[in-house]
Amino acid sequence: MTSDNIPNSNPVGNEDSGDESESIPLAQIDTLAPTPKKRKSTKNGNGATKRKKRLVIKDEDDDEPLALKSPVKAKKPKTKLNGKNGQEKVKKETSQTLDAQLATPTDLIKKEKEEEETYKWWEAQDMDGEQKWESLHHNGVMFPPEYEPLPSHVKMYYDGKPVDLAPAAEEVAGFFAAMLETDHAQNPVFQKNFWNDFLQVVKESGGANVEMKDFTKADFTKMHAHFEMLKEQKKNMSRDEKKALKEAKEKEEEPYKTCLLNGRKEQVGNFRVEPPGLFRGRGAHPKTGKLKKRVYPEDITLNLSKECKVPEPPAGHKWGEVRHDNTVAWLAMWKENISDSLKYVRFAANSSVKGQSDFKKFETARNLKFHIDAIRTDYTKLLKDPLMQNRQMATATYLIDVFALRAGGEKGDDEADTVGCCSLRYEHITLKPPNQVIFDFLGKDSIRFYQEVEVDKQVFKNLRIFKKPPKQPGDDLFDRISPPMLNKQFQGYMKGLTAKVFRTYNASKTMQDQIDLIPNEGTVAEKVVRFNAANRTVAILCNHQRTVSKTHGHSVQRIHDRIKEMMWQKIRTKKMILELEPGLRRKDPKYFEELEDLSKEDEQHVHHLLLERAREQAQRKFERENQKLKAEGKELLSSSVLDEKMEKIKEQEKDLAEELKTGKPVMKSTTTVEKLKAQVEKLDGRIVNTTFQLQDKEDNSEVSLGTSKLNYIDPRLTVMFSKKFDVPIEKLFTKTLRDKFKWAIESADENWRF
DNA sequence: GGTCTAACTTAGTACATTGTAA
DNA sequence: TTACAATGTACTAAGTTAGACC
Repeated sequence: MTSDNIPNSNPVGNEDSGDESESIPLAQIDTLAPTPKKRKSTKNGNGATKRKKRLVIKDEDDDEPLALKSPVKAKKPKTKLNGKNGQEKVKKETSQTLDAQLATPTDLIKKEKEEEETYKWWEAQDMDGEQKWESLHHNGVMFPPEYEPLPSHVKMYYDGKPVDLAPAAEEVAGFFAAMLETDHAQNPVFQKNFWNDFLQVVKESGGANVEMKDFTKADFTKMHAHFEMLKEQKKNMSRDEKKALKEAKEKEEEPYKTCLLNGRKEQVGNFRVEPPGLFRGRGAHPKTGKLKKRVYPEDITLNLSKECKVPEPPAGHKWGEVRHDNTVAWLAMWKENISDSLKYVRFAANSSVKGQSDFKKFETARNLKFHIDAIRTDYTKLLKDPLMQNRQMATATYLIDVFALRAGGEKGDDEADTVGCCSLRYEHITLKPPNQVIFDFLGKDSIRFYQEVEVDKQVFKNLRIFKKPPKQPGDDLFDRISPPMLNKQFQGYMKGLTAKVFRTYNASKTMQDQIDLIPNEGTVAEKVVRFNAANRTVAILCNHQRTVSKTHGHSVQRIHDRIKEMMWQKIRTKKMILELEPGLRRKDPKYFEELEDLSKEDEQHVHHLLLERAREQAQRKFERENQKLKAEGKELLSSSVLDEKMEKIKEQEKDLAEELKTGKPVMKSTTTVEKLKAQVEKLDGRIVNTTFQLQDKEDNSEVSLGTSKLNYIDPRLTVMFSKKFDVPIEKLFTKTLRDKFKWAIESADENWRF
């Protein structure tokens, strides 16, 4: 028995029991550090275990129909006979007969499609637990095309010499060549892993004419150039060619796109088998760059109804296995070679199966609101528990609840070193008395989590205990607990409660609170901006980041320039007003206050931009017109036409220079003060809008709103917002999201609350 | 209790499509 | 109409969780 299992046998009698030195016997503190949790390293053991007793029936050894265990009946879509639904049905039928008289066959097919899609599982109320489907028919998976060798003149070079490779090796070289300009290809780990695997394939495929050892002597530029050329060619294809290509693609994927789930047509998500390539691990992944091998039908396990005809595997091949397991929600599966994990082909996000589990997820999170107060009270109490393990549990729960940390399971040495709550180490937090904590660690996807926060006093004390010597950098902060233990405790609080539910709950709760703060006024655009701001609060809570786009700086600069230009125009217009009516300045000094706001440099900068743009435009227009003339076989414009234009711009330049000197704008004689004032007003509006847009862009540059919208914010909140604030749902959900969240769109009203 | 791993959700990025300013 | 930026979608890596088994 370790000492931390002994209840506080030596209480210093302090009621407060707050301070670490008081509440925990020394002996207990001393034993904190040992029992380092073993780092899991992926083993390739043969302990093939079955997860649960399932209705797994393999083709070969089972002649008993599945029906004996679970009767398979093609379930009819349930439609309520009364009320809204019944009416709807009648209406549809009449409209269909009408349509049928007029419609073309394709229209009919479309109509049929719509009919198929109208199954409303959320009104059927039969969301069973264990069983995922009653019948499942599909056509298998789509394989990537076979490798086609490059033209003989396109080669990689080694030490200056062209290398002849077997197709299998050439393919791998090509993977790297295609990525030559990416960050991956500059990463030494990626290079090393690629090179090792590549040499292996070279060896296995019969070697090459040149002996290769040193990566730095390998030259993939010719191959790279070839791929770039192909890309360019594709881009330059005519409209018709592109269309034909697209049609061919659609025809090819048609059979795999959908399946029959309980007799209804539903979409399949990732029906394409992942093509071979180089593994693009995120962050400092030790295996990044390794060869992801081609997947063959023999590697694939299909899952479908017993009575479904097994799809034909590609010629000359066989399926690895065929299963009929209706307790799982996948259609096909294979094992990938990088880390021996499984990959699944699943239903699409808009399918009933996915919809139901999404619905369940949000209902569980929603249910947490009835328990959260008790839970918080409980873990606050446990923060002072004499048992070290309980203190760790309580402290971890606090971090998960308050800072939306993930559970943080153990990771192996062959994965990137990232952490979550339970796997936080000594070096990931810095403590600054009295109660400040600085978190700095890499979380999921190696995204940095950096936050300086104030925490509960007792949490601070506990964290200090968890860092006490002999603990040192590299040691686990929470060395007595693990995600399964946390989850077990959570189940005691509430059925279905796990660490991740806190994230969903807090995200949706935050969204609800934020929406409550939005005033129901203004234009649709303004309301959308407010909605996005609320969305952003959630994204920040969940630490959803994105890399700043390469063009971000550039586009920000452009917006700045645009604002400056509008400012200049506005000031210039006001100056014109004064030219017409100098007396106005005394009448309304405030209106003319900003006349001096723009510095000479700024003004000059704007002039420069203006003239540059004019020149570019003239040049482009000239070129375009000549191109057109050339295509029509007519005589080209002489360069004097362009010169003339440039001359005019030069004159304009002179005018502007003069204007800069005198401060007096050149103006049309026909204008009036009223017209000018209207212009100023218009410009003001545009300036405000653009400034707003700029702010939004800056705020969003590193925050990704999509992930929280897709996974964390209860879609019924968005629907509620849409209805209550009269903002079309199309402004808040893209087409895909509207499909995925159809259940929410049709079930929530303007009064719905999380 | 710990380990293994199947099966699922969550995540950022690469690429395709659409929108918009010129 | 074009070129480029913004937006949307597909892809697949990387998490969490739970059951089996020791």
